[in-house]
Amino acid sequence: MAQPKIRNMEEFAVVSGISRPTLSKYFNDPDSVRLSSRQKIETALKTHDYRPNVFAVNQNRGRTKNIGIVVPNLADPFFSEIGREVELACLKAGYSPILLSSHGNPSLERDNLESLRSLKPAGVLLAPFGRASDKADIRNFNHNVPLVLFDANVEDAGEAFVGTNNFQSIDLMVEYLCRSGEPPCFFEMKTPTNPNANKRRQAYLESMDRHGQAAHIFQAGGDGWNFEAIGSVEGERMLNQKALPTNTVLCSNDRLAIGMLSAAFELGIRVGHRAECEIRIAGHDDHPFSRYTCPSLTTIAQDYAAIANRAVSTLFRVLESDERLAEREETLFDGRLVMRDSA
Amino acid sequence: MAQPKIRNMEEFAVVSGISRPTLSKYFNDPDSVRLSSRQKIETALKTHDYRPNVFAVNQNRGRTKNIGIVVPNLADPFFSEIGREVELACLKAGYSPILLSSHGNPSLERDNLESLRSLKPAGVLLAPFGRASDKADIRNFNHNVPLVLFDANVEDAGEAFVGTNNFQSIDLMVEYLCRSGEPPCFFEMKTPTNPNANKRRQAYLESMDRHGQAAHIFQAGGDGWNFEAIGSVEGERMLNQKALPTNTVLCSNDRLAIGMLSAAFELGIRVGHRAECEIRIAGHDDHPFSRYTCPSLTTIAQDYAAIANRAVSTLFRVLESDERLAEREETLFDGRLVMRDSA
DNA sequence: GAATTATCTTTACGCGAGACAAAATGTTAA
DNA sequence: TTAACATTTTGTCTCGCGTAAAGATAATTC
Repeated sequence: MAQPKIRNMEEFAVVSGISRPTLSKYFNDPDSVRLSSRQKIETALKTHDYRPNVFAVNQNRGRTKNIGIVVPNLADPFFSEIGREVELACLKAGYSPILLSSHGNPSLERDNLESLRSLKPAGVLLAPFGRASDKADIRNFNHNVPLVLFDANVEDAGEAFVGTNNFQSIDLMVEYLCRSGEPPCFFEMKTPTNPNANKRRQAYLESMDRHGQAAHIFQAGGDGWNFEAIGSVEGERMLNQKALPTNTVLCSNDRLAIGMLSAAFELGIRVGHRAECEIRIAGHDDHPFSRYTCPSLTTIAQDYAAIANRAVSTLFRVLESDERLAEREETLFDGRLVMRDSA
Repeated sequence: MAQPKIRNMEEFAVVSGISRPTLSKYFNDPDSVRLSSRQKIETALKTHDYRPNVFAVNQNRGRTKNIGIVVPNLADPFFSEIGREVELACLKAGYSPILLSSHGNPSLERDNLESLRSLKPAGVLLAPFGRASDKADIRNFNHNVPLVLFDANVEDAGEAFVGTNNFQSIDLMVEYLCRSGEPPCFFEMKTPTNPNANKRRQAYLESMDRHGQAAHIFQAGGDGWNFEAIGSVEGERMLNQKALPTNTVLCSNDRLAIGMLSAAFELGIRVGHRAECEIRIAGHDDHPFSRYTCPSLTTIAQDYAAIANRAVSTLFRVLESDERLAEREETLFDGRLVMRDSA
């Protein structure tokens, strides 16, 4: 690192012996200049520590190398995990990911999109809350910025959607539960924040029907993201009142299941698939902590990595072709049954 | 919203009837212009939807309104929780938080600081990995940008540090455990990534000494952030080999404790403070899921909100005074004992 | 109502790059 | 060697806004 700090490309042009426009080309794409020039530049770079001013660069470019990533709630391990995958995939592709959490608040989602807009992102990856009211916003946003949805679908919004095939995954779980014991009841939130919850309920109903079993749905009241608390409170009530017509419960997601497991434990009810157990509890998502519940949670693993990578690669495909997709794409990955001890 | 989109301040000056320099003043500080002008501007704003170009603004200002927030791993609920608090506090103060996770990788921490540097942040809040090797980097970074550390301290780096008083919190737990049963052994990682772990071990030793009890430390091998897995594997070994000299274990953090709880469950060992239980397990941090472990985890709650708010307010104090603190500040908040069922 | 301020408008330049022209080199192939 | 092509240099314009100076208007004071 030399002493006199380089303040702009002009000065760096002097010390590197390369003209400014060529430098500009180099910083946009190192391969676009002659090898000898490139080497001269990179040599100078080693001793002079200069990098183009981000703000000046982006001022003149209509579009930046920023990729916005918006998730509804980073405090939920599902989203922090998938957010991580997405972020790393963007970095690997040479883009600058900007990860924003809406902290469980739909109005913050709008704010996030709004503030992203002023950052002129090349594209945005959005895991939406999925309320009907958002649809117009999202479509409107997509009008200016390439947008790929993941996790939760919003009809006809965004260039593409990538998520898990809830019908396959729930059917897989129902199939397994029916084969290995009594058919499952379904436990979910009464007013789910997430459209996947509705798909899963529907999938459960269809699957039970296909198996010739009677469906039983239990819904917990309560708002917000305290799924464990809700699962625990409502689970305790259900277990106490012996409301369940079968000894098996399929929870709409792992966090509800975790809450219910803790309720069962409190009540001294043994959970699991073994003979001495009184009830089986299964979840969905393969939450990072599901392996360490007591007993460990039988669940459906979503393919985080596949979803993240597909979402990112789809977005990049749109960016590189520089035009919208001819047709909106929907990609659903299969869930994988993870048999642990709870069911 | 009017039809002809406003492209820059010049055009907005025309439609609002206010000169461009005055508009510039307004957008920097709405109170700096005459009320009548302000009203004219805000009326025009309602019908014309214009906002200054972020990049152009920042190009001319040496410093931005960005606050960088760097945490070692967002997948760890502790950091996603405290990150959330910090982010919201920044928003409330009218700054733009930029939350970056180093994904458990110290070299990404350097990258994150590096990329923050080019965003000319007004200040940075950093929860460092805390390795000795980082110290120089961090100091060097702080040379240009106001920096407040939180969670993990690095000596003499940053304007200030805000965290939990591990000596108080561990002593509190040891005190409680000694009063209510057998004195605790201590369970931790052999090569902790976090300096707090070292403080906690030290605190345990001192506290046990003060209570006239013999200290027993058990260390688990293994690297990385899979604390539950490590706690589970090593916990199973300890429990199987009946290596523990007392029936009480204090884990260095909740995630280790969660792993150990699951191991105990697998082995059919009853955990808790009740008479029929064979072992007590306590943690530290009040991890969001600790309430839902089986049994629920007795632990120390760190005051997330207080730490976050103090870190943010300290940074803002530095920013507003526009000079470094006369003396480096260290603020430690007390932990709170959360008595649940596991100990 | 005149004098004094406070605020505004006009005008002009600067920031650090991207973009593009024309001219000047360098490289390659015949 | 030379024509043909590829790359670089030189020079100039642009982007959208911060900012300063000078003069013009308003608001405030007595």
